[in-house]
Amino acid sequence: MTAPTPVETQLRDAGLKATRTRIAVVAALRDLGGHQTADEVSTALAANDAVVSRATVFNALDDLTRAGLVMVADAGPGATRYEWADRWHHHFVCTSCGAISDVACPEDSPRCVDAPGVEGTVDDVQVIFRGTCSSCIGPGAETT
Amino acid sequence: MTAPTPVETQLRDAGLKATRTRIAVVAALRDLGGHQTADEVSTALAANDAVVSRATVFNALDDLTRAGLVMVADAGPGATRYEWADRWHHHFVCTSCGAISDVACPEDSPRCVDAPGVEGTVDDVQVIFRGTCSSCIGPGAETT
DNA sequence: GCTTCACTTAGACTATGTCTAGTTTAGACA
DNA sequence: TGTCTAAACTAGACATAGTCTAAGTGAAGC
Repeated sequence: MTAPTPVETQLRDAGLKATRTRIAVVAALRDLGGHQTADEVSTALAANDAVVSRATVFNALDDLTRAGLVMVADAGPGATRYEWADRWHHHFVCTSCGAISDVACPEDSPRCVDAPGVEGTVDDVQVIFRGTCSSCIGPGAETT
Repeated sequence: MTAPTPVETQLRDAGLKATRTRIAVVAALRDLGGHQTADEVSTALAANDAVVSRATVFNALDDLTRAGLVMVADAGPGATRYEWADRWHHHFVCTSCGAISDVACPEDSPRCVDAPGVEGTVDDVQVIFRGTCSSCIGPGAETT
């Protein structure tokens, strides 16, 4: 018997079972890095001999998000993108090429921006910066 | 011949034709208020005897967004929500009931939050506050 | 070892958004 | 005012994302 990994501990702390699938999903997101769709996660799992059904991937990502192990990277319409919740940060979306990059959160905290006049409790704040990334501005920029 | 409305002027300024459909879409969003899906806009147009195809609604909303007449209210997965771009603001999403409400932007500007370390140009910043709204906190709260 | 219940599965289903080719129309210009 | 052209609109097929359901599986508590 080996000691539980931090992922297993965090899952149990969130009242969830530390199943093979969930651990594999976290590992896949950590290994892949960046911002992956549910479909990309599913493909990565399959490549690691851990074939899981679509519904299970969605369920697992949803559970892991609530457990704080996975972050949703909102980038507008299209497939929802997930990433390993290493540290709290925001996102920059290039409106030209669609690339998503991380933007460091100065306070590394889900409550980094003040919410004036919100009637309710704020759990976290996601900031999305939209614009044109340096590679699209530079010479040979895509003009889609 | 009547003088062009502000909507018509803004469309032409953006290099777009001021068609009946586009004007009707803006009017529908303004009249409905709040955050509407493409489907809801389509239904509202149909109710006003302005039946348009789904593709046209998506095209029109896309064009109007680029013209600055319509704002996209990102609220995570699900249908994209649009609203009349009255003034720049952010959004509060209740994770319990899914309601979206506007949060005044202190600076009323698309560049209200600093983007530290972004490699590129930032055109606008959208802040999404997530939490529980007052009606879900209070007695008789929904527990969906 | 037994029991319970959360988790997983397959796949049908719904919702959302895109694409294409032909038709219509707004707006420029003579 | 009439004509022309490119942009906009249409219908509907298609693609993709996400949800739902019912039955099977297995982890964890007793």
